[in-house]
Amino acid sequence: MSITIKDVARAANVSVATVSRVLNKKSNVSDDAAEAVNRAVKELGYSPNFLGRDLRKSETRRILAIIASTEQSFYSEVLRGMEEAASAKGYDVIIATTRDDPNHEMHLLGMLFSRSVDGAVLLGPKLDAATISQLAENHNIAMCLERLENCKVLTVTIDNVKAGKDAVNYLINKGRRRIGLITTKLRSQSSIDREIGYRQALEENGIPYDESLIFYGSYEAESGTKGCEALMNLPNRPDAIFSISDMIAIGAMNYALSSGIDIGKEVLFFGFDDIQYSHIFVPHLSTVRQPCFLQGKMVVEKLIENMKSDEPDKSLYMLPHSLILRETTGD
Amino acid sequence: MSITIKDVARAANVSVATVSRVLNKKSNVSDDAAEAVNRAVKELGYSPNFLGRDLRKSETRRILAIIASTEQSFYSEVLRGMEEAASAKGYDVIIATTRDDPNHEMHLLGMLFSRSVDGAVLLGPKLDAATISQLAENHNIAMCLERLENCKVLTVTIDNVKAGKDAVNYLINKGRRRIGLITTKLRSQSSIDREIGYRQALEENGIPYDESLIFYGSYEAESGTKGCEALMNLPNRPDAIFSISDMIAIGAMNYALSSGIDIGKEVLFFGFDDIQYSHIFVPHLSTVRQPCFLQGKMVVEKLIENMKSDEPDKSLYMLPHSLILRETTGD
DNA sequence: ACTATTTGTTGAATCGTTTTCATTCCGGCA
DNA sequence: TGCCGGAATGAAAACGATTCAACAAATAGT
Repeated sequence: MSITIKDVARAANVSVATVSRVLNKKSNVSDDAAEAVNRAVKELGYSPNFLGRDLRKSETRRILAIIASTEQSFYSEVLRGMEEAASAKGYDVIIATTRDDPNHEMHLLGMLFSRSVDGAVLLGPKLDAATISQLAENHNIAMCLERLENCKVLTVTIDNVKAGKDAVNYLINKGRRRIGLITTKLRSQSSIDREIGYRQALEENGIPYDESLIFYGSYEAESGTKGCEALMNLPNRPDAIFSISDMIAIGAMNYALSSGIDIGKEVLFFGFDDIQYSHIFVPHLSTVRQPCFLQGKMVVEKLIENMKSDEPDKSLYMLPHSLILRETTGD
Repeated sequence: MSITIKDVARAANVSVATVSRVLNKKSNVSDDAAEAVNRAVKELGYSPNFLGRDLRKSETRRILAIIASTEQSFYSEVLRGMEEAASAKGYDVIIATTRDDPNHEMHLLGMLFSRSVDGAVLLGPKLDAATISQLAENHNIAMCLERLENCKVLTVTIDNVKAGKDAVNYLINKGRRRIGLITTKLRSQSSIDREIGYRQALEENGIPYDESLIFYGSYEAESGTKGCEALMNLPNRPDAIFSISDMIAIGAMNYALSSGIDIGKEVLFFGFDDIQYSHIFVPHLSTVRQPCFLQGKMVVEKLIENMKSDEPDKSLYMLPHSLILRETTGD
């Protein structure tokens, strides 16, 4: 059917071994033979079948990134970081989406079990800590952006507790005392951590925790709008709102704008993620920026190291975040 | 090293052939044997090595989607459609990004040449028509969302000329005569087609074509802002603006908002793509919606058909688009 | 001139599957 | 009893590469 290394060998009048050596730029091959092989390769339009190669070498030089969907443009930078690191070591990154379905996530991990990829990085997994820990015992798995409590697996993320605390502290330092929080009902660990940070900031500043100031919604912008409406109609309404994502914050500001609230003075807004729209949407949103590119780069570097080592590193790495201050906090 | 089919065979006291038959649910295997194999598989935690299987079967049941980056959340729906269709036929979709680099795009296509995937779909290719046509002669390639002039390859997209024309006609029917166009300097075919549609609409309505009403920028929102500024400072400024993407339109509206223009009355705005933000950003943007999911679904269905057929379908399919009318056109 | 070493090459083994082909076993039928 | 057919099984041949082990030829060293 298609051209194999045998055809090339025949055409170049050498053995398949020689062809292989030429193709892999190994030593011990005469110039004559090399040239003949190269000519044959070109003439026949040969391109090696990686299934054969990968089987023999037991490696594919491919890393699978598993994400929920490509909707969150947020992942984009992380993936770029992953590709950069992978590329530098001669690996390719391929992406697959879970559609928020743990079963499908497991199906995708099948590519790892079946040796179709050498390693996998989970960005916001749907599977639980126990399952992942167990899989990580025999396979090259890492997590990025999210950590999981009690999960023994290589993880690269940020300190979401501290990030939440930093954001809220900033609002407090701006003289705000009633700070609303818009978060999600179904929560990833990062959302939980950000909420913990929110509480810590209040506590450390002697501000009483008021349950009514917390709105639990979904990840959609619309949910932010609803949350803002609820909070703003409180008898004692907040003078600042911290949202656990920019998307939610933008939704929230939508309500504020439409009801004539003076954003940045009357009520301050703080988001999380620094997505592209956070500085397109007017007024520009103050937010927490994660080192996305760096997290992606680091997780792949560590993962590749793990693949060669026989006692893999399963630590939790937390990279530094930063506050981006814009109009919604009056900056 | 790891557990192979041989180990399972040994443990179950049968031959590898029988194990294979059980695993693939083939007939002609006794209940006893089947049970023994299944137990052994479970006990050993065996999972088949697909490199061996794929090599033997010469198929991977994997389709590669090649996109520029995951930044355009716009692709998300298309990919979902692709996955739906693939899944239905027992295929997986994996994604890889070109980083806007034609060389890297070619590198990714290497996965196709080296049989690491069974087919590839290009969403907005960086390679030229001639190259792609040639590759499509020997490989299972398809294009989606974008077409390429004189490119003999299976393509699923929309009629961007008509879509552009429809949008501009709508503005004309609203009584507008000076219609600005914000497009990109480096253009994909879809941008070109939308501009052609713009011109056709003017022509058919006897409106003279005015070069100064066209702004050539980039795909960023900022470029839309600049474009709008330029057009609005024209001596004879436009009363409507058609942008070739929502992103650009949102950038454009940013300028309009900040300079106190009454959007939807004084100046109408029309975008393209119907991205999520087009109805989050206020005022809500009128735009052209593509059948993203459907395009993805169709292209994979046709591609899989092509993979089995020996005279592949290389037609151009154009799916119907629709106009979404919101506040920016006064609806 | 003879042995060591290097260099270039090759045939064959290997990777882990699927699948073909042959074989065995067993029951049914004449 | 003898023959046939179908079901269950296993041995071995693929699939297409890499690489080990072996060897011939050439070069170098004494």
